[in-house]
Amino acid sequence: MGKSAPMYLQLRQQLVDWIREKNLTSQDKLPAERILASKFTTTRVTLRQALAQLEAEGVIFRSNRRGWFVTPDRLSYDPSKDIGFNVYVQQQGSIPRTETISKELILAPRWLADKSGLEVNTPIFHFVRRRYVDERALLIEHNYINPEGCAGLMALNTDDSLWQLLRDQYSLQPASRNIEMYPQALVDDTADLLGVNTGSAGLYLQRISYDDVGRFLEFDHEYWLHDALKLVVNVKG
Amino acid sequence: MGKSAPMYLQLRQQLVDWIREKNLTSQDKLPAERILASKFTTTRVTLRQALAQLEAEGVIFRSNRRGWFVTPDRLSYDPSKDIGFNVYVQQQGSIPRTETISKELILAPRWLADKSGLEVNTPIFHFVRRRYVDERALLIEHNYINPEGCAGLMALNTDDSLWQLLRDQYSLQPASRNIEMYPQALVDDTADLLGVNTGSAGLYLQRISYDDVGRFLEFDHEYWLHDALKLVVNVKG
DNA sequence: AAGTGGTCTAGACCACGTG
DNA sequence: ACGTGGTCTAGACCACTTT
Repeated sequence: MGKSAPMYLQLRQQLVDWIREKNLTSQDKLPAERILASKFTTTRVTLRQALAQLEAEGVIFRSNRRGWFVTPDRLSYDPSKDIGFNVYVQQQGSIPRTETISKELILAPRWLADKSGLEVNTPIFHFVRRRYVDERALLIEHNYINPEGCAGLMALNTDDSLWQLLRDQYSLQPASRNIEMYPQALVDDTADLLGVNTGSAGLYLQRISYDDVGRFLEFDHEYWLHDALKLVVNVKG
Repeated sequence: MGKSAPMYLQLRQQLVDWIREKNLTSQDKLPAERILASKFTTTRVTLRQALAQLEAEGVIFRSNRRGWFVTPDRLSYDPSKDIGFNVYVQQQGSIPRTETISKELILAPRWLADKSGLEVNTPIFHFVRRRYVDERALLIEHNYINPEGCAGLMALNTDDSLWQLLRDQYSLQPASRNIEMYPQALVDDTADLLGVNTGSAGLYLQRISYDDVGRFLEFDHEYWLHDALKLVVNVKG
């Protein structure tokens, strides 16, 4: 006799079955928690434990106070390529959208100077953008771009690929990149902008790009929903 | 007047302050939940919500039914290198350990054939290993290795670097790698082996390695604790 | 044997999103 | 305005770890 699984895990399975039975797919909404709790004869607390389990597994997601939805397929993403987010998304049959939240010229603080190799207080562009796939906000991106060689960038439309602009307008192109990434909870502003609770699971991704003579081009960091992304990298070693 | 943060977030901050004040560091144990709940004048449920928040942020972790502990620093890891886990860990001032959970010769199932390019039912080595840093189990690793060119591998001690064995004993060395990774909940056996609850946040990492003539060498996947790892990759583009 | 974390109940109020 | 998700209480029992 194996001991029986806890109720919330049984409930998890019932929910999976129910979702399949009802043929719910990408971005479909689940019924209200109170409805589900009574349908499966349990408490809201226990139901929410089962929902949280499925959220951790990436089966469903929630959007602040709006309810629970079925998670779309992960987006494949190769951070070593520079073909740009919008192209990527379209290649995978979905609709991308980018909002520029803010753009400004700042003076490099110490941490950015350390990362980039620039002097402290060097002028640098800072863009904050929010990116969607099929109208679900997936990530917040911060770009810090060396203005050297692309002085007019701030005046342009930055709702598409920055790399495309840099390449086509300024002939700037990355030749090497340093990439870091790790799971990290989404908190504060970032969580708010993505419409999730503070503490939601996320993925942090950071890129530092240099041109062919080793000059610093861009520092970028991105905060993704944990269930939105699959990273693919090919390396020679 | 901003609205005040929910109690569990205030509690989160109190816990952070308390941890600092008490000078708790890597792997130190927190007091029992009931003790903490009464110390901070709240319910166990609310306290656990605050603890879960800190767990998501990677500040503390739990080990099945043993309690809550302060999370060590993340391990930096470059999957494009093949210097091996044990060397990595030592370079970062910690003590590695590897347990071989199982090793067997299997016949490649369809999914592995698809991934590797081998025929279905080709014989292939399968190793399952559990790896520790400072006696905390951080990951479960599955290696599927092409026996061609390393027939005697199963008889050797696999508690150190497999790559080192392949290189030193068989002159096999990867020339290119395809890497995939994404956040994924730890469930079932994997969660059990790592001593965490099913549904705990984790990181999935997969590598396919080929030699210099494009021959399949190894398929490997790894399930890491979400707070254990920082990935670093350098790419030319 | 005692204590702990894991699970669960049956309520409640509030703030926010939606209609 | 209403319904919803987010938060919170004050208990309880069980299974497992530790003493």
